[in-house]
This record gives sequence, structure tokens and C-alpha cells, in this order.
Amino acid sequence: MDKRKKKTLESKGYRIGTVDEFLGLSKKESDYIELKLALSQALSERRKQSKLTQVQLAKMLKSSQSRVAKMEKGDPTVSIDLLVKSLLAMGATKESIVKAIA
Amino acid sequence: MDKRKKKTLESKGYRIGTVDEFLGLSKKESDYIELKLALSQALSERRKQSKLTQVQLAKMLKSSQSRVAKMEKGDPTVSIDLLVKSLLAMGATKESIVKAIA
DNA sequence: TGACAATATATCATATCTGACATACACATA
DNA sequence: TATGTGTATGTCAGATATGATATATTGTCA
Repeated sequence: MDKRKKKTLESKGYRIGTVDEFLGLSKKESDYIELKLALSQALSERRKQSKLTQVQLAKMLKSSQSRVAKMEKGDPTVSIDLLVKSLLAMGATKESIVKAIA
Repeated sequence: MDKRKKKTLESKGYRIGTVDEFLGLSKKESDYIELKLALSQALSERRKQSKLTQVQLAKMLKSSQSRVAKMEKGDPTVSIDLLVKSLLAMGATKESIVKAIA
């Protein structure tokens, strides 16, 4: 949909880089979001592999189910710090974190 | 100094893991700090390679010299988010960030 | 030595993040 | 259908991070 619109504009002579840029995100911003989403997914996958519900994980992290849900969704109010701290609290190694974002 | 103290205690029969743990930091906490310091150093190195002063970089980042100094020192009031955003703003790639923390 | 440039540290008002709670949504399965 | 279980979303008071300012420290060079 956005990709289509981009093509349409390009066919009219516009030169647009990425879809993100067309949507108003700079490379820096989309890189940042991409990084965060990679951590979000790593957290979600690790929780599921551990057969935990969000409620159970929240208790482990001394947080709340709603915040865990936001972490896994990459909600804008969630910091990379919180994601990293949560992953480490779940037993993730530095290597696994690097792997997740690489 | 702390390492010495650790050895002394160990010789008396105490079993202590890492120095960090002896100082009261869990593995998770020291992993987090280690990660942050890696980003701090990457920022510092990148700035020096670019022949910029902290004042000049601060202007680029729309921040202040004091905060740049804190970033480079890994001050506890500095978030990983800020470090990552700053690195990206300086032109760092995802790859270079991964390399810095790997 | 003094004077200057660069970096470090302390403090603070404001901005952003956080856990908690309420509630909504998705999906099973009885 | 209703009831239960898990996840998502909205809101907010309190906690933490931020840029800014002032000041201190460090390093360099005349």
C-alpha cells in the first residue's frame, strides 16, 4: 500500500529513498526503531520458549502484564534499556542479544 | 585493590564469583553496565576520529557539553537509548554498533 | 607561572519512562 | 451463548532521564 504509493510517486519523477523516509522517518529513526523491534521480538520469543505467560514474566521482572505487552509490541514508551534489562533478567547472554540485533 | 580483597577473602574460605558480584553487582547488572560502557567508548572514539570537541558534538546532537561528557563516561543518568540515538546521529551503522558491543 | 581550551561534575526544571490499574479484545472450549 | 485465559490498549501518579547552566578540573602552550 505504502510501497505502491511510493512507486506511483516515483513514476511521476519523484525520487524517494526508502519507504520509511517517504513516511517521514529518517534513516537514523528507522534504524533506532528497527533495533528496538529486534529486541522486542527477542523478548517475546524467549518468553514463549520458556512457556511463560505475560503475567508470569511480569512477576519475574517486577513489572506488569501491560508493560510486558508493550515491550513485546515495541511500544514507543518502552526504552531499549528496559528491553535489555529484561532480556538479561531472563537469562539472555550478551551474545544472544548481539545476535538478535545483528 | 578490590581484586586483592577478593583473594584475601577467598583464602579464608569464602567463595566469590566475580569481582563485580563481590561489589554487590549481579551478573545481569554488570552485563548491563558493560554494554553501556561499550557504547560510551564507541561514542567517544567516534567523536575523536571526527575531530570534534564535546561542544561541537553537543550542538550536532542538540544536547549539551555536559551531557556528552556524561555519555562518554557512562554516567548512570545516561540511557542506552540516548547512546544509540547519538551514535546513529553521528552516522554509525547498525553493524558498527553491533561490533562495538560484541 | 598564567591564560586558554577541553572535559568533568553538580544541580535543577522539564520531559520521558515506568508500574499499576482498568478495560478491551482474541480465542478457546464447555 | 457464557466463562475463562491470555494479550492489547488507555491512562495516570511517581520515578528516572534530559538539556541547560554553573562551576571545577585537566591539559597545553606561551
